[in-house]
Amino acid sequence: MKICTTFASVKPKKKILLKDIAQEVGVSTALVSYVLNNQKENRISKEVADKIRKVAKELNYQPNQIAKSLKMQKTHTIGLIVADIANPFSSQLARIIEDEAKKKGYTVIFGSSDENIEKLQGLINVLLNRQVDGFIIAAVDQSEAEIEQLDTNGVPFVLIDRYFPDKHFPYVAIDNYGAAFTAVSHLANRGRKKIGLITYETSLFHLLERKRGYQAALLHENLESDIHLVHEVTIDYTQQDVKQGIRRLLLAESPVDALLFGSNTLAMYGLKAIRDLNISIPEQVAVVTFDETDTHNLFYVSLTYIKQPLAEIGKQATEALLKGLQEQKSLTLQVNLNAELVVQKSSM
Amino acid sequence: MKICTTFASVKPKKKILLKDIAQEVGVSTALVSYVLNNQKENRISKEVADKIRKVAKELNYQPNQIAKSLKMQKTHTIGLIVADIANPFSSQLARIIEDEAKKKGYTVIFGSSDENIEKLQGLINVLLNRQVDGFIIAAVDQSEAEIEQLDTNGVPFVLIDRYFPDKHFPYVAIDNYGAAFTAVSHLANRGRKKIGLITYETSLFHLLERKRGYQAALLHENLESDIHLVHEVTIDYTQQDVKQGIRRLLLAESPVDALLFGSNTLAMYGLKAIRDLNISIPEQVAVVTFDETDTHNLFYVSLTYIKQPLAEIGKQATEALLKGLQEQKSLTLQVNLNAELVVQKSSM
DNA sequence: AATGAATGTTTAAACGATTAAACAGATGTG
DNA sequence: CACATCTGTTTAATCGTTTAAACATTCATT
Repeated sequence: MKICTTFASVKPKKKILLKDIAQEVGVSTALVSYVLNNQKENRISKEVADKIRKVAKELNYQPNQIAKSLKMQKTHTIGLIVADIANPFSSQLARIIEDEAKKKGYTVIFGSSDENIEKLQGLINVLLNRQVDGFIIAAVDQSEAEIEQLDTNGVPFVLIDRYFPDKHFPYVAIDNYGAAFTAVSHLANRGRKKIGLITYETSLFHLLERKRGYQAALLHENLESDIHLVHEVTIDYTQQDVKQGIRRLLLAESPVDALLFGSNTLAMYGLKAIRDLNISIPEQVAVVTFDETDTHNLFYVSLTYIKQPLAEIGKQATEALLKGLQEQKSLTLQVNLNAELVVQKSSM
Repeated sequence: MKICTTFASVKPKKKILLKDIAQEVGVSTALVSYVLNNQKENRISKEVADKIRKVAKELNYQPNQIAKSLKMQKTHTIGLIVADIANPFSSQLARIIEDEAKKKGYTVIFGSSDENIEKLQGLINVLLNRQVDGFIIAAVDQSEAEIEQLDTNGVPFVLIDRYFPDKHFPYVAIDNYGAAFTAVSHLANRGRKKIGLITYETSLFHLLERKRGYQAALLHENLESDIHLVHEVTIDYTQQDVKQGIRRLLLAESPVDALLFGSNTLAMYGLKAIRDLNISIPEQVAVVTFDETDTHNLFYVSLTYIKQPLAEIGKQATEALLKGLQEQKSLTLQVNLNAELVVQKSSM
């Protein structure tokens, strides 16, 4: 391990301002501003305009966006709040949103809430003080009031992934009920009789919908539907709670023969636990999970998963938000996209 | 799929300004500013100060950071440029940097370069115009001149992961030579005789170092070291190039019996290709890769990998940058941390 | 020639904070 | 009592832009 640290003095290069161009050309800063923003085109002499543009280019003028933001009351920045940027689900969305925003001249400030309401509040505050023009938010449990406040304060935002059914808040998400229903039906069609669910203990609507879809499918397939087939874990002790759930459901006297996981994280911990118990997938237990990873098909048994249309979610959310910003209208778009079940070996 | 879109008018709530507090209390904005920033404490009457603080709290005053930034010439924002935020390597670093920055009151704007020099330039420009106080950058191939320019312009930055050996640019990275050497030695110790390397065709120093370490270890172990054992892939056609490399190295008349992958992406594509060829790991070919994933040990064969100390990298880079910003000194810290070889089944 | 319109440019006030400098009144000092 | 010092507060400039309004010419029209 090599470490080397020294200090040196800085040589801050002078930034070119509007004033500098004005001076160089011999006009007022106003004129320079008009020209560079292509305003009052019919009033400004071509010669002067050309000269200004030429000098601006020569000096490599780059407008100070902070000053511009202050004056214009627009920062062309959006705040992205996800659960955890380190989770592939979030980071993939982040990438799509980044690209979509960039296309329209926006930049993205991000923050991770860790599913924690206080952190969410903190992040919203910080970003509001930085005058972001709007938000894209993956809401956390119990955050309805917080989001409501954004709404009543006229702050533009679009929710992703999670949403509130009784509210008019704009969101882009999937049809969680349908996705879970499909997944469970698939397991039933493969002859599975006793299907368990591992999900979070939460009041987040999208997860409740997944549970509802799971239960509806069991009913529809005339399969056992019992509260004990559902294992709910806490966010703070996810790994150990999942492990415990796996033991409870798979080491019972009549164990489940299939499992649906409510998220990629749950599945990851679940698979580890299952392997540690030397229980074979799919022979002893079939597995389906929500969310995709690049590497799902590299797993010791390739994993059947519910593929969310992340690109579509990110794009629609960003487009809607930016459109809302430009049109100065608060937008109420509520989209539930279809998710696709990708069948691999774990549920054969 | 449900879609529902309507529009409504916005009701922008009045933002509380310094002026409002001043008016309410009946003093000048200057005084309010002094009080809220805890300046001139010995000059300001306790009563007035208390009143100001009380009113500020009541009105829930939140200073406009844009205005503050303009005046102070500091945005308390850092620009993070990674190769691709959707890659777990980048997003894990991003998360660490986010947390570290937040601790010190900084926020992070991020961008993905896609290993592309033009995109890098574009991002740097955008972020500079937004007046970020400094950068944390994973440099791309051929970007030395670009970084050099940052340096000569006195823009504070710290490089991560990738760096330039002949320059004094501050960086935090790992000892790539040593890590590769260790990995290859490990393979040799397991009795592997013909060890291939799959890496990028690049002039990025950290990857050259990995190659150098690989070759040095072969020499040290008295193993065959041949240019044909190294397969270099292009960034634009990574997947197909890897596939081709796997075929070349494993379907040869005397195939390699071990492979080192230069990154997580390479390993991912490589493993897929290997499995498609029905070649067994580790029986026919042992595998080691750079970079970690949450799920490496869930792979169809758990993967031996070189674990980079991401937390340490992110922390040191952020701390150094922020320290540099505060001390107004351009900092020259060059750190190469040790990486750890995590041995799993793929190289047994 | 007088008036109005068109053309080209500048002035100056914002945006919302910070802060050096000025100011006014109280208090202390020789 | 004159002067300096201390205390508490305000004034006004500033950060780097934008932009309405004012200004000055020139040109066209009657």
